[in-house]
Amino acid sequence: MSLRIALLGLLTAYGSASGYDLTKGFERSVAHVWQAGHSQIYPELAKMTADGLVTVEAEGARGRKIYSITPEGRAELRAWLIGHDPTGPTRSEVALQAFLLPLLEPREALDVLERLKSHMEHKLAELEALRASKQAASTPERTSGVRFGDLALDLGLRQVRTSLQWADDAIAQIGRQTSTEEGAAPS
Amino acid sequence: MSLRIALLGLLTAYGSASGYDLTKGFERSVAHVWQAGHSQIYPELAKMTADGLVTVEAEGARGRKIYSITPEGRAELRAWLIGHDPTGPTRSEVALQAFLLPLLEPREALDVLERLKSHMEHKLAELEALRASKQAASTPERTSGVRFGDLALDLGLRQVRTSLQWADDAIAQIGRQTSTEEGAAPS
DNA sequence: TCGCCCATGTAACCGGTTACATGATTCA
DNA sequence: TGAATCATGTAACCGGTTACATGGGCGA
Repeated sequence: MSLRIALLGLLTAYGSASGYDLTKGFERSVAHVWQAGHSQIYPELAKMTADGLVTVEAEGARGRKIYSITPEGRAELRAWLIGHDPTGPTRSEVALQAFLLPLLEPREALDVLERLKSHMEHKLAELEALRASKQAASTPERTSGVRFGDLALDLGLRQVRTSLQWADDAIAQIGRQTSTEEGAAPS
Repeated sequence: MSLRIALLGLLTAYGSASGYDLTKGFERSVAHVWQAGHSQIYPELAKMTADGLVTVEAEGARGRKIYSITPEGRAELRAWLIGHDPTGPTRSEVALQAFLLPLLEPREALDVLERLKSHMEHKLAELEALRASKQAASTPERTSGVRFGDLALDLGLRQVRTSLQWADDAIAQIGRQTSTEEGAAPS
């Protein structure tokens, strides 16, 4: 269901677009929030056409089909935003590693945490770059006076920073305990 | 793959357990990090037995099979924790709603944010209750001097608090803009 | 003309969810 | 004896990923 919504959202933002455009759009803008490859998008667009949520507005060169959203599609999108409770189950590999971490020796656990941390630093850099590039290009505002995608980007940035803080604290906590218990000086 | 790991982790913590126990264990302890129903767990245990990661230690009343982890299983778990990069794609319905929110009228957007907020408050309460109950029952410590699952719980709590903060700020931001633009007094 | 990008699709597979199905044990 | 819980399994389905397959247009 959410794939539909994401497609309807992008189509609203773009006005009209081909499956190819939407695939690229996924990579660029929605990527850190939702992912989908072309092999998922093309069949979904076909189904959505059958359901009357989008229409093939025109057919361009080399089989290119240009889709646009219909009033029914707009209604569906609006209904989902207003009415859908996001109950999506949280399945996180990072959290699972965190969960199981105490099964390891402290030294090993510290290594894992360091790796997680650098992973998060990488992601933070990515999101910050994205924000910078969005600020440069002045995307048109939407009704709420906030740019499309900005709220999600802000949320993502905060969450990554929180995770980083958590990793630092966990490292400190375990590091402190090992040096206390063993009476050994940290390297 | 991660289902295997979670099962191996629980088996390590429990010593030995039946599929039924593990199903309940999922509901109780790993739930906010990873979910799995019995219909997924039973076949997976069968496969893991075939792969030599667990063994049926004994068969109890009414067909109850008691599994325990093998040295190979322990090795697999350790290898995953130490070596696996958690690249699991972030697919979040909350983030998707956040992303698309600027497509709505400010008033409607505010409603959605309020609903998201109360959702998060609910989850926060849940996690805090879980932490309280864990503190009461003194679960045995593991090698790192941190209790099994505690790091993940801490991470979860921080993330929910961050999300809540985000929702509050987003509400303030949009609310401010609407009242400024319209010159109307907030209800 | 050769290679790259545009552009669309299909098929096999995998992990996960929901629903179907069955039977033993325990307790009121 | 009837209801609840213990206990295990299978099957249909759905969303998503990877890989396969094809062909048009454009620029060097």
